[in-house]
Amino acid sequence: METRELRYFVAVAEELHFGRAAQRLGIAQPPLSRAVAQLERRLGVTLLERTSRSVVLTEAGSVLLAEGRAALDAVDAADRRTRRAALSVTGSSGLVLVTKAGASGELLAKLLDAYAAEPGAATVDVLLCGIGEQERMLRDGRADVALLHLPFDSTAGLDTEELCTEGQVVVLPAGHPLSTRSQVTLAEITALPGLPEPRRPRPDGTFPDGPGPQVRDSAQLYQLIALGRASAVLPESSRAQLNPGLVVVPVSDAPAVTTVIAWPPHSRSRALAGLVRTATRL
Amino acid sequence: METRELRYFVAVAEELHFGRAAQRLGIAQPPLSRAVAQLERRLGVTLLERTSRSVVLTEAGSVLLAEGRAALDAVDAADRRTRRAALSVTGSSGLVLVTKAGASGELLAKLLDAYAAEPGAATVDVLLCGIGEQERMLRDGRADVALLHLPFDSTAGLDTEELCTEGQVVVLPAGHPLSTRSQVTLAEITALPGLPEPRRPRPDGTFPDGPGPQVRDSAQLYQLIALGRASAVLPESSRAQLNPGLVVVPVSDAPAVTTVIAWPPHSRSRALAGLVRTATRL
DNA sequence: CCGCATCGATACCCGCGAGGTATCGATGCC
DNA sequence: GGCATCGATACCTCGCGGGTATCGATGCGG
Repeated sequence: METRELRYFVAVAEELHFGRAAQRLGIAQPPLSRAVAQLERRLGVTLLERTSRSVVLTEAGSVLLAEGRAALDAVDAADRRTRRAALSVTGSSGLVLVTKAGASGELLAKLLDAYAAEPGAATVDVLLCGIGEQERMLRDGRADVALLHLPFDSTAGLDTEELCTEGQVVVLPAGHPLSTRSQVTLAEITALPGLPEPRRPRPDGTFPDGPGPQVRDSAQLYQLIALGRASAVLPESSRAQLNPGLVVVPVSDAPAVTTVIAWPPHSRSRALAGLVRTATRL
Repeated sequence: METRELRYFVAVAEELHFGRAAQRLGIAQPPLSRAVAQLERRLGVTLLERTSRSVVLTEAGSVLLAEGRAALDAVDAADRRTRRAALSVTGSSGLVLVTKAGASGELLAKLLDAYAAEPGAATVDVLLCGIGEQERMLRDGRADVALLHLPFDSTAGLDTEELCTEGQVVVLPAGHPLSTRSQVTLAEITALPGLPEPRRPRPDGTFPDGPGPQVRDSAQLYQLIALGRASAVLPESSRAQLNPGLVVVPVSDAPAVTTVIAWPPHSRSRALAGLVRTATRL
């Protein structure tokens, strides 16, 4: 199975429309039809049920869509990591660390400082990305190592080391009735009239339905809270970068947040090993 | 990057010899040289330093070897799992469960019985393999789910659920001086003259150096112990399938063994989910 | 009920590139 | 210095990927 065939199939499986898929791939529709048919012939498997009016995935097609995406990510990762390994100086290849924007800022700063002080440290580029994108970044090679936050992020398919655990606090506008309390419960927060939890984007970029404003990053979030339009439950460490006009109150019954350092299991570079070692010693 | 190019490069990188690699691939040497050169040109990266007398990997080449193997495994997995999904009946696709021969036999039997009793259960094929091969089986699609034993097996890159934890026992020939003790320590076992720990094969098939007989499976192991030529520290559950002539004694300070059920993180089939659910309820 | 628009499949052609053979050029060895 | 080894180069061929034109099925509006 060639990656070209896989890319073609994945495009059709995602669009469920040969014409649009061909357009996305930058080729004409007939070669695409032929390539998918040939893939089916070679596998001996029907992947799509097609009429001139609709295209639907078979059971086997769904499997190949999921497995094929993973395989294509792995190929992309091989490509990117090889290029990066080449342009960095031998033995000190640079690392790309990815984490959610606005999370674990202090920990990250300490980690970068401590690692930079190590003998033979590689350069570390920091890549900030949206919620839930880190795993993909690691899988397709755009990043080598990530800071993740359990239980929000999934560590499926990654090696991890636990770094720290912290409680959660609710961020409220200054002057809010609850803002003088020494602690609150989740039930009290969800019951707040006019201060809904904001909606974060899902991995595919869409927003869940429901009340509450749509929020893409922490700057938007803090501004909305300051405006009295939202509240948010966040790890304690968010306190460090708090805007004036906002107050935090510990939430007694929110689950603890564990920050972990995560990396793809097969990568075994000296630079990565050094960074992980430094992180666990913090 | 096409899988064909990757396969070619991996073959050369493993053989470090264009002629042999070409032979292994079933093509002539010149097209192979050209294909690798073209891959290097497209990546803009030197992967191999070649003279007419030797071929060695560059730093970037090592990276591509590791990442490329992973990518090729992912492509193989996509192929195999798609074929299997097609030939099994819709909605009840069969599962392949892999585990070490001679381990967790009782647990496995209970799991298979319990799962078979579930409504809509898929057929489960059991595949027994050597030590350390399970991870590869999961990664390249020859298996869908595995029973692993921590801390011996690595769960890198896999989703897992913990099933049970047990202590370890030492297996000794009946009549051995220690065999009447109620428990022993690791130190006492390693100090035993004439009863060395046997050597197990590494993932690549070679054996570590040192004293002690080479052992490939548990039948060989038990026979050697019965002959008084070896001893072995194993999980308690090995007791269930013990040959006559052998005695077990608990080891007080050996690390506990945790049996986990593990699967590739992106697979989300109903059958697999059902099996995992059944396993966690045991 | 018929004309029409949509969409995947088919027919056919072209050019690139993958694979083959023959050979060269460098290099280590006897 | 002759020779064997081994990767690179030259050159040819043919299969296949990609293009255009068109067909055949199907759902829809008048």
